[in-house]
Amino acid sequence: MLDIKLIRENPDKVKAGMKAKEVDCDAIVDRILELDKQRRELLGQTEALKAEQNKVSKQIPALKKAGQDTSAIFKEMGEIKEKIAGLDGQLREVVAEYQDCMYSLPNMPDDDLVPGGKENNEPLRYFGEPKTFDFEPKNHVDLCTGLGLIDYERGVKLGGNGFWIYKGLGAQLEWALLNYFIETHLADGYEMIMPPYMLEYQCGLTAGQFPKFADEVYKIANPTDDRIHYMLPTAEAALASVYRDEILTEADLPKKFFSYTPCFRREAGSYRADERGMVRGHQFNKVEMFQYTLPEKSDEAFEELVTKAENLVRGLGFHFRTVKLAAGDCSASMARTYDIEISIPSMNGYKEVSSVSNARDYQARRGNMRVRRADRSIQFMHTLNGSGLATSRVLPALVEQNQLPDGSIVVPEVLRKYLGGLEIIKK
RNA sequence: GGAGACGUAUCGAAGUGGCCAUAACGAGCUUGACUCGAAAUCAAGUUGUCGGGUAACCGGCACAUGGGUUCGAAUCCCAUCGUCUCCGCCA
Repeated sequence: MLDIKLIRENPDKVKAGMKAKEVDCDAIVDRILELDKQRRELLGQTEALKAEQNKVSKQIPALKKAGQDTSAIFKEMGEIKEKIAGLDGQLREVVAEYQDCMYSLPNMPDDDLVPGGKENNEPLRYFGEPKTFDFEPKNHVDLCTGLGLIDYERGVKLGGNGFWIYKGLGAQLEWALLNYFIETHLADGYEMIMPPYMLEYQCGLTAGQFPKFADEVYKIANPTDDRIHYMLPTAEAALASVYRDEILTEADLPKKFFSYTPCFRREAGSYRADERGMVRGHQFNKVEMFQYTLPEKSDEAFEELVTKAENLVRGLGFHFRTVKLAAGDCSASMARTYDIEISIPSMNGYKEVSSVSNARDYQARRGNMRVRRADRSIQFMHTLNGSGLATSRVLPALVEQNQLPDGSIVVPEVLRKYLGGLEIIKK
């Protein structure tokens, strides 16, 4: 959520920011200004009436005690009450629409971002060397199936299209990756969080996924009551609500969290041919990093998270790059995002394995998460998140980049200790 | 699933229709006094939010949440959420 003061005082700047993100919000911004004006007018009127009501009703006990006739006052109070009820009703409607508009307005992009979409993304740096093969490399689906690491067909039998089974060494390799990520974050002083996997609506609203992406997540309804939960699409949805409606003290920050969770996404629509296998499933494993910081510290935290994600990928020995996203490719809630993209040979290009973002105070406003500063003033915190990492792109890259001519796979050095020292996965 | 109790500031807690909401009382925290220093003691300060105002300040709202009754609700009624206790059931 944006600061209403910014919208009020600088609507053109907000409109321009949204245009840089390639969303046209002119109508919403204008509507917000209108509703804000109505809201304040109605507030002024009701509050004046309420002040009158309070004043008069305070006099009633004294009048009664003195034995005076209060029926005229009662009549007058009745009229005030009706007026207040009418205005309150109007106010409620205005506020409801105002809030809907405020929640649906995306975050402002940072000033230094290039406007426009994906095509304007800017690779910042490359790591390692592109992998070349002196044989015809196989794709990860054939490699994993050939080695019995993943069972796509039986996965579909269990969960339908978009699910698979990690089997044997495949499951162990997946778990080894997660262990490697977790150990690294622990060593870096991040606190491990295991959140619920089913969340209430407010979590999605705070993180900024709702209302826009409410259709992209799984909705769990109960047979006997009407409470609804949502399967988390990313641990961010949980981590961003940990301090919802709380005021922390300056000394509490930063909070550095990470979580391993499965992530559940409907991914409605058909797969593209180049997204076979485990690149876009309904359930995937991800370790998510999250930070709550003081406003002036979030840039620093952002760099830390990017570096952490890069180090994880580097530790696996991959060729990859870090890309600064153009304004329009950043998600709605985020002021800036860097993607870490790994090369997956069969897909002729780079695929995102981590996305690190700074939401600044956008999520904090939605979730009312604040910090009391040393001078006792109160501010919204900043929130940041980043994958560290999602395995669904790492494992395909791993098997493809590390394949040998006979279809075996070299296990990256850092993972061997989790696999009993295994160096090569062979048939 | 059944029965009961409870939800007030940082914490404990008082308040059962107007005299109780910057909230009694107790504790904590901050500052000051005393002290060589600490403890103890004493004094002062310690909720958030919205609207108006350059400001000092003025006004509204908030006693879990949402409704209702009433001129007036922390207090009475209803619903929801949460916590606790006992019983039942159960991976």
